[in-house]
Amino acid sequence: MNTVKLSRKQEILAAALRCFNEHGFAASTIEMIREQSGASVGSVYHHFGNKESIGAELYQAAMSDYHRILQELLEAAQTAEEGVKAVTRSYVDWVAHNPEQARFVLYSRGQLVKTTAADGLKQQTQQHLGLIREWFKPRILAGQIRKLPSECYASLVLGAAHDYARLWLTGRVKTDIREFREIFADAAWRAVQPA
Amino acid sequence: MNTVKLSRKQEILAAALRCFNEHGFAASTIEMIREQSGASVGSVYHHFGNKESIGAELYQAAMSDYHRILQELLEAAQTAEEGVKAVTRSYVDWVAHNPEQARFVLYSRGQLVKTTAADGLKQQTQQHLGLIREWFKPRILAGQIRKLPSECYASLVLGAAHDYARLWLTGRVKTDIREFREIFADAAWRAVQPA
Amino acid sequence: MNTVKLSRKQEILAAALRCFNEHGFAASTIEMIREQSGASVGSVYHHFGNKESIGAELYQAAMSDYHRILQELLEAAQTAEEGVKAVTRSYVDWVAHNPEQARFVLYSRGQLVKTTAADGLKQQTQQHLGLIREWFKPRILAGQIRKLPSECYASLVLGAAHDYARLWLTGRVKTDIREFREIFADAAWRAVQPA
Amino acid sequence: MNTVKLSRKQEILAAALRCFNEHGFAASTIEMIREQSGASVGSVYHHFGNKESIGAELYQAAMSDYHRILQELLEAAQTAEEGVKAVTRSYVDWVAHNPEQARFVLYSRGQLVKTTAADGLKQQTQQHLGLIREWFKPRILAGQIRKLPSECYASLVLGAAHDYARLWLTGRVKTDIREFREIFADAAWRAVQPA
DNA sequence: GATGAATGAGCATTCATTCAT
DNA sequence: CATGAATGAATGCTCATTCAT
Repeated sequence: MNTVKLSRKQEILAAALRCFNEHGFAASTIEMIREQSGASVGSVYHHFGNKESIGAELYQAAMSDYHRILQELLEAAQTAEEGVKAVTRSYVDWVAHNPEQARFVLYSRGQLVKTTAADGLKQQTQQHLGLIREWFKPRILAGQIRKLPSECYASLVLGAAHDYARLWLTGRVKTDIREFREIFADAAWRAVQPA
Repeated sequence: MNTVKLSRKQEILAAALRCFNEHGFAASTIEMIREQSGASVGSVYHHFGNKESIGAELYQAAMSDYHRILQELLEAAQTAEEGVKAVTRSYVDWVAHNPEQARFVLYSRGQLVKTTAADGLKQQTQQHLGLIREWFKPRILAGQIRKLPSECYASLVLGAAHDYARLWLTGRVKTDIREFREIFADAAWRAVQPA
Repeated sequence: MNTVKLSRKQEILAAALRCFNEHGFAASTIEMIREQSGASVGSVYHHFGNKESIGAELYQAAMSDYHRILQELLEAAQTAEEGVKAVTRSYVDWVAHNPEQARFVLYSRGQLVKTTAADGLKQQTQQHLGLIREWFKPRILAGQIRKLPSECYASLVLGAAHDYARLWLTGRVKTDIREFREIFADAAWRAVQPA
Repeated sequence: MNTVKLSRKQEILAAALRCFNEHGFAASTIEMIREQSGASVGSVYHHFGNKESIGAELYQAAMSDYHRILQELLEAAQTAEEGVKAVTRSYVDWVAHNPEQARFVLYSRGQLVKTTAADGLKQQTQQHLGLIREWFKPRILAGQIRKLPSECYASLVLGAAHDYARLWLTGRVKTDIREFREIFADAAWRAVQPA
């Protein structure tokens, strides 16, 4: 494994992720992070300035990973069906490969939002959503995907995987999400295929 | 409208719901609830004993409402398709009619769990899930519903509505969830119908 | 003496005054005030909300006392000379009778200024200064007091007493300021008398 | 003007003076000084050892300047009147030519005192006061200056200028202190002249 | 039932200072 | 001489909870 010496900053980020996932962002204290990371309080603040920024940096890194995976799969897709399934599969893959990051994103988003740091995140997200829309728009117009109100596509395609990820990441269901990869991809396509 | 005088206890519950939805459970203070409700700190504690219990009572009431709606619709259903759609429709209906309660349930569950009060909730939920399983089990065995691993049914049927509810209740999408009632019900049935 | 039971709030104010005078406003910690007053941290915040407000309340009370003394002496004055001397004497009297308050006002003003609470103080002060100007304006116009740029009157009349008060209240001189009451009053009059 | 390259140490001193005057000594952080000066934290400590020493060095330099000006004017004085006025005038001159230093001395003295570094300052000040006493003692004995308790001379002579300097340096009055140079000098003489 | 003063553990954050490079 | 990461004690403040009236 990769047990090479991490930089202090990386150690703090790793410790914070563990804490945030175990207790939630708000309930995690700097003292916890300090203890987990082996750093000092001062060092934490030297690198991040405040607790919020630690969360923001974790969030941004996680979303970048996710966006990268999605983009790769989506670019490889040829047909509308492949595209829709790529969206679902990439989400499942990301969750399965980065369960800690995914849990953090799913369960701490709400506590992060009302912040200055949120601006950067929003921009990143918007740009990402833009790319996805661009991919699907022509297919929808061409009738390869059912014409529906735009606001409901995301929930139809990702809702099931999203929902299961929440259950799985909190231990309320046991079966590895990967086992349902094709089931969710299938359901996504059924939900939006024409006729 | 119903502007009748509420009991002190009801006033506190109403105020707490407002606070929890605006700031989250953890970030809501007894002082906020006191101010919103017009009660005194002592009064809040007289009626509820601690903050946790306020959340628990709100949660239980919300879930009871939801369970009642679901049960009614489900009991009226005759075919497997009607049953599946009833699950989705009842969720949409509940969210649409009780947006505040729904938001609280969706966004404060995580902060409530690790508590003594959670036991009662769990029991209630288990009992409820039991009823649903009972309704569907024979239909699945009869092949009227696709045979799938049991843990993924919930996400397939409710995932989309669940996902959209989260978006809608936090203002990230604008279209009233009721407009998608049939779309989500349809998608649910497509996801689990045989063949 | 007056060892009657003071209200908690009064005890905290008294303790804070002692602390602020011994260590300065900024260097005084809530912990010090808590220890001196016998109250708890929570109690301090229950009554004042923040450290700043404790200072503001002390400041305002002190200035009110001073303004009252000055107004009394000034109202009793008949001639311009008596008026000028009344200003100086009332300052000396106030310092001598309320050395702790005076020290606080002299040495903590600077650390209090940049605050919201400062607004109330400013208003009070402006109103007070207005009254003094009203008393002197006609005398100056009548030639009973030397005509000088308006901004330098205060320093000419009160400068010496003000300066000595600083020295005395910090122990840099020993002689009781009362012994110089007439000397300073005389000097004040000499500084602004006509011809 | 003098925009020659300053030594690192001088840059730090200049930055510190700016910081101390803007926020006060206690509220100024090494980080602020570092940022203003362009130096590193380590560099600041290399040159000064601790924050206190920066203040001490600024204080000493400022007082040296003042003492020099006073001594020059006082040595040139022939009569008692000239001597008294020289004291006032030199103070006004110093404040007017070195407003930043003056402000620092007036407003940070209190926060510097309780230190080891204070010893050197005290000695310097005592020596300076000795010289002044020597100049005036014979004139007082000779009746050229009013016989008064020794502790009140300083306040009578410098009080007005001192007081106005405080107001002017904090912007509470606008008129340049130089415009009142003779008014304050006059008042000083009136306060202590015989008869 | 109602009130609000009192409590004190706990938290995010600051900052002077040290020290390895 | 310069750098900036690291340290940790200290601080102002919050908040759930208790309890006397």
